[in-house]
This record gives sequence, C-alpha cells and structure tokens, in this order.
Amino acid sequence: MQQDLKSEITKQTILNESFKLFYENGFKTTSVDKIMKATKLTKGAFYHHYKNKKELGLAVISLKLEKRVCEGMILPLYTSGNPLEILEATFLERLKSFPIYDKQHGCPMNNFINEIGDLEIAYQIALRNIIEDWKAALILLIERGKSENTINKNISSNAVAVYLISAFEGIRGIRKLYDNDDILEEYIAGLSLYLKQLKA
Amino acid sequence: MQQDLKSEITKQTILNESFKLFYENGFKTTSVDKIMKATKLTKGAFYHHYKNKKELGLAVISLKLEKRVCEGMILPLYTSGNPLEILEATFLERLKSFPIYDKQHGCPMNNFINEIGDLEIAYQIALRNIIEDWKAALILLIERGKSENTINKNISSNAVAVYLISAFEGIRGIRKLYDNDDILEEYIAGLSLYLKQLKA
DNA sequence: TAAAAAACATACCAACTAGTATTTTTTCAT
DNA sequence: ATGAAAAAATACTAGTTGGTATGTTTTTTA
Repeated sequence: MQQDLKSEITKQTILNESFKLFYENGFKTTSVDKIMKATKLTKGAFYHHYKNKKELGLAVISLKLEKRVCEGMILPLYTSGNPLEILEATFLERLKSFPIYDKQHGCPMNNFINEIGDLEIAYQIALRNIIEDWKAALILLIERGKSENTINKNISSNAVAVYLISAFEGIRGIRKLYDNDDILEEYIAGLSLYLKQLKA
Repeated sequence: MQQDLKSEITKQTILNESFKLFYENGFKTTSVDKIMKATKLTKGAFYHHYKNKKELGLAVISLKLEKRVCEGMILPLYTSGNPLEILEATFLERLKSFPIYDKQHGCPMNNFINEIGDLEIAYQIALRNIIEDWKAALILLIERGKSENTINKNISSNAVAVYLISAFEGIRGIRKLYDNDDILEEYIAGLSLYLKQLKA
C-alpha cells in the first residue's frame, strides 16, 4: 500500500479505537496497550505515529470530539426557520437519536471535561475550544431570533446559550445513573418550558 | 486510646484523605497506596477497615458526597420565605462560596457520576440516591411555591427540578476549562432569568 | 496479669503502566 | 535493482496497581 495512505489509515484506526475505549472506560484508565490490542497493531506503530499518550488525547479531542459536537449540536443550528423551534428540535432530536450505549456512557466530551479538564492546560484549551464554538453558534441563532422578533430582546443571548449547554451536559451525565429514560423526559419537559419562556 | 474510638478515627481519616485525593485526581487513578501515604498509615490498616477499594468508594459516596450535597444544596431549601428567592439564593450562594480550588476541580459528585456512573450498579445506585434526594427537596419547595401562589401552577415541578440540577452540575464541569468566572456569571444570569420566568 | 482479639505494619505478588531501544518489514526514490 | 527511509514488530525497563500473607503492637477481657 502507498506509504502516506497507509500512515493515514493507521493514525485513523488508532484514533477511532482510542475514542471508543476512552468513551467506554475513560482516558486515564485506558492504556496504550489496550488501544493497540484493539487496533491489532503493536506499540511500535503507536509510538511511531504519536509522541505520547497526551498527544493522542489531544488528537482525540480536536479530531473526534470536536467533529461529534459539531455535527450533532452545531451544524443543525444553521438551518433556516424559527430559531426557538430549531433549538428545541436540535436538542430534542439529539437526545432521541442516542442508542442505549450512548445514554449509558454519557457525553464523550463531558466525560473528558470532567476527567481531565483540570489536569493540564493543553486539554483545557482543546476542550474549551469546542464549548466556545458551540456557544458562539447558539448565540448567533438566538441573536437572529431577536432580530426577527421571535425571541425576547431583553434576555442575554450569552446567558441562555450557557444555560442550554450546561443543562444538556449535566443531564448527559446524570442519565448514566438510571436504567430508563424518565429523567431524560423530565429534562426535555424542562427544556421545552425554558424555550417557551424566551418567546418575544 | 480506646479501641472503638481509635478504629472510628482511622476510618474517618482514610475517608477524608480518600475524598480529597479522589476529588483532585479521580477515583480510578487514586491508588490505595497513595491514600495510605496521605494518612501516614499503611496498607495493613486499610484492608483491616475496608474490604476493598470498591467498598471505600461506596463509603465516600454515601458518607462524604451525600453530606456535602445535603449541607450545601438541600438543607438551605428548607428555609421559610419565598421559594423562588430561596432557590436563587441557594444556587447563587453555593457558587459564590466556592474557593478557586473547588472551581478548578468541579463538583465531587458530578466527577464521580461521570467517571464511574457507568462502571458498576452499586456506584450507580449510591450516586442516584443523592440526586433523588436533591430532586425531591427541590420539588417540595416548588410545590410549596405553587400552593402559595408565588410559582406558576402550570409548570411541571419535576421538570424544573431536573433542569435546575442538570444545569448546575453541567456548569460545575464546564467551569474547569476556564481560568476566570465569566462563564459562571453567564450561568448565573441564565439561572436568574429562568427562575424569574417561573413566577406565578 | 495472661491470653485473646483488634489494630496496624511489613513484605510480597502477579498484572499492568507509559515509554524506550532495537530489530525486522515494507515502501520509496534513484 | 538497491540503498535509504518510513512503518511496524519485538523485547525490554522501571515504576505502579489492587490485593494477600504474615508478622508485630496495642487494647480488651476474663
């Protein structure tokens, strides 16, 4: 196989298996050995492509987590239509689309935030970037709602964006503790109510 | 020293040092060795008082985390006065009272939830109990507000309680990523707005 | 006060950890 | 085709992990 293609495939394989194992078992407690066993490659391959585990962690954050949040929570915001309806649809459809697996293991990004958000500045910055992107997209949509007179102009777009993100990430963690969706339904009711109250 | 007193002090010492180290470095990555080095006792003492690390984890959850949430977030709810004001005061004062240390490391319970909420049923149940206690207390207060005509009777108390808890735990994690309180201020603005909208 | 029991210390284990050093295999450029 | 370079495999290190086995010290009970 062509060398640069082969290299890229190996790096992607490591990235994919890492993401999966980090998601299921956490970052710190997933060893390089376990990851390479999953890829069916060896340690030699790993340390040829990544300087160390920290570099892998940063790659997973900026390449896998970022993409996931972007596709699931940010891009859907850039739709035409009523901003409040877009907000509700985005958050709701995201939750409803999760298989049990994703409900049991929570939000990959939130897991990282809580596990290593206070470990190293590099992780902090990488994770913060995702939150900031998400927040910016929400603010943009809320501002559009204000300008189109569908959202109350007296509310703070920043405050609403942060409150929306907080509640979503919070419930993704709390849902881990349950074996059914009741708590999610209550969250959804809370969200709907919240959004209704933002109407112009 | 008296035997049962000595035993109790040792257990408490282990519990206290464990809580601190779990909070700072996580549950899975804090070893029994590190804990016992912190207590200035030895492994022999540990395994005399605790069957294994899992039993210690459960003890920390039910004895340390439960107490913390109860004192900081539940008991303040049982005050006389306007329920909405009590809600705002409780959440706000809790956040304002945190030293930098607590802001950097997030919520001890939320850290546990996200790290081991999907690891074992025993952890799940122990953590869920705390959330359920908190939720029940919030619902009780909201219901009082409804009966006293200070809170809108058309909203779901359960939904509001869950949304309040979710947002609070969410922001406790997200705050880890920043080196100032701006994001907390935005959360607080979001919370105030939210509570205002619940008025009767 | 002596023996039993509880509290704690010491020494050890096999499995696992991140990372390195060295060798073999595959691809590339000439 | 051949030598260089990239990709990957193998073998290793020193330190850490949860837990056990076996001591020693302290307290209690009779």
